[in-house]
Amino acid sequence: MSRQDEARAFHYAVYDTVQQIPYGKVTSYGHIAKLIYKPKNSRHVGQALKYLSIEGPNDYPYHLNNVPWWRVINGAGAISPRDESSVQRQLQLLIEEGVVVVNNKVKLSEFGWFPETEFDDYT
DNA sequence: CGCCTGACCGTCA
DNA sequence: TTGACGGCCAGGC
Repeated sequence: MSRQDEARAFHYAVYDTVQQIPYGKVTSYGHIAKLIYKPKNSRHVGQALKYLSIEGPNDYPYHLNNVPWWRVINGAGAISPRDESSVQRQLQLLIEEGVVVVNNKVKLSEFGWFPETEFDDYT
């Protein structure tokens, strides 16, 4: 498996998990990382999402329109800073879904999606 | 092949 | 309750 393939597999796993976040809910990069059994790769979840805005390979089945990237924020409940326009777009999309954002922060106890990850017996 | 960066996180003062 | 600091490791050069 080439490095490219592994990268693609990782990205796909991220996108697939992000697609499972319910409408009107949000979760963190770290949680996504855990769900794909790579708890140390939280930063790469962000990289994967960033990749959505780039034009991928022809067979790339994921893109900005079929992956709810805006439902992923950081562990502090805030929209991770990057270029201004993207942050604004994300903020707007969240508000449209009814997610309350105060001081650029979401109350995770209310809108957070942290499903019980029953992989206790996973070793 | 090696070095730098980063849409992060947990820990600790 | 915050802010600084390491640690992490795939991606891009």
